[in-house]
Amino acid sequence: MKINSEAIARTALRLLDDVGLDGLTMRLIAQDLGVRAPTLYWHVKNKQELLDAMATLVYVEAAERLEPPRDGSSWEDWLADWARHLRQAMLSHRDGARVLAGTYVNHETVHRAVELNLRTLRDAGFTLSEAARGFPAVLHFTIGHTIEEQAHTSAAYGDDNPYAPERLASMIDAERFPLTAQASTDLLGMDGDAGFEYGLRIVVLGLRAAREERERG
Amino acid sequence: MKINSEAIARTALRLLDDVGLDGLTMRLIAQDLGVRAPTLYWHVKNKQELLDAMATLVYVEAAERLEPPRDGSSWEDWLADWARHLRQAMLSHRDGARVLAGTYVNHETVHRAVELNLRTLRDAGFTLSEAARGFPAVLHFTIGHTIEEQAHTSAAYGDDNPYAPERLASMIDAERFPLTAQASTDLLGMDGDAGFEYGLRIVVLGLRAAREERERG
DNA sequence: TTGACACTCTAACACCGTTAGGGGCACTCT
DNA sequence: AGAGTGCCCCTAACGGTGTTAGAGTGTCAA
Repeated sequence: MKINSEAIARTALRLLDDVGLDGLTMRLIAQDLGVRAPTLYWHVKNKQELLDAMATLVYVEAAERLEPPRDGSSWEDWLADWARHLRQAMLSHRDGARVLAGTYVNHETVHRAVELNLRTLRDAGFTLSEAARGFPAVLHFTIGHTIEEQAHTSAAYGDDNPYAPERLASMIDAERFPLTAQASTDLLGMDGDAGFEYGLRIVVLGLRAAREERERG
Repeated sequence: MKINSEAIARTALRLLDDVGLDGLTMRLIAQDLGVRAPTLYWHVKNKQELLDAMATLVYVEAAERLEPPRDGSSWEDWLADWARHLRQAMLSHRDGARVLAGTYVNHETVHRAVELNLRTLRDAGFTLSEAARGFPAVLHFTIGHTIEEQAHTSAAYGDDNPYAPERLASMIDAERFPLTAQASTDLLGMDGDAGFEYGLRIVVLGLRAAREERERG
């Protein structure tokens, strides 16, 4: 396989699943490509740029199949699906959320996704300004949730993951924090699909409520 | 000053503002404490544990002054204020969001904050389960937003911050992405207070809408 | 044939987190 | 008084990191 910056990023992304972000070294990536580490610097400025390229790949993976909502599907479903795709793209790589969070992604697919978000919301009755200021809330929630989710299930902790349910449950003092103890099942279930779906619904409902509030004046 | 794990974390947090997360080394922290790097390992198991301690300090900074809502103040305002405090605590340290995101925080103040969130929402008419599954959405949005915000204004980029407004504005093709171009002002203003407040309002409105939907059956 | 360019190499630098093991200092116990 | 026992800090060093300098190799064009 020809070596170029995208091939490097793709290899790095594959290795990421095995070794995690902290174990991902230039030497390892080079070895997997059948090459020595300094060679990578001919194709890539530095490691940060490589991480940006990896983030771009993940982002594109989520956004490339994005299409305008089909007739009959609501903007709520469309927006929620887009958030689900993004979360899935992050979850499908170890430490995917950490890679994506706060890295610079500049790719046509992203611009297309933004444009599509704006158009879909505007066509659904939102002001363009409402759309532009509103849809990032969905993304920010999705990123925040997935970062936390992936951190809790991280394999970085050895045998003693401090987020293990029984460990957390035994830690809270039911005398002083009765509601926390009582709701522990719900709180612990926050990671995973159910927790994400609940939060996603809240944000989408919030978008609708913000619009309705404006419409009422 | 006596050296213990908290003093180390406090020093590290102060140095963080000068050198950033990537520049924060054990040797530097030790030097600032008038000590050599291996000494730190007497007080702290490893660097990750130190980062966790720093995250705890930031989190506590936001949560320690948390009090039950005063009579006459709504749960909306109370919850929004709590999110604002958390964001401020992260913003008050360089890379603060990255430090906090996905690190293990186990401190009494945190438990108290959770309990207070649950109680406030339940007293306002939410089911305990609704409260437990709903308030994390606010936190996740806050973390996601602040990570992105802090990444965009990062000093890690030298003279050429790719997020510089004029740079971003000149990059989008107004022919193919007309709405994006038209809304560029709103999109660029997403970082900063205004963007955060708008998203925060959406999430809070969403919580209310979710409750009302349940009440209606 | 010569030159230029694209690409990879070896060697090395400065620095990182972390461990091993030794020493001094302040106590307590005999 | 002397011996022992932690506590706390040290020096030295290990194996690793990202990254640079500079020399080579092959390919293709003039």
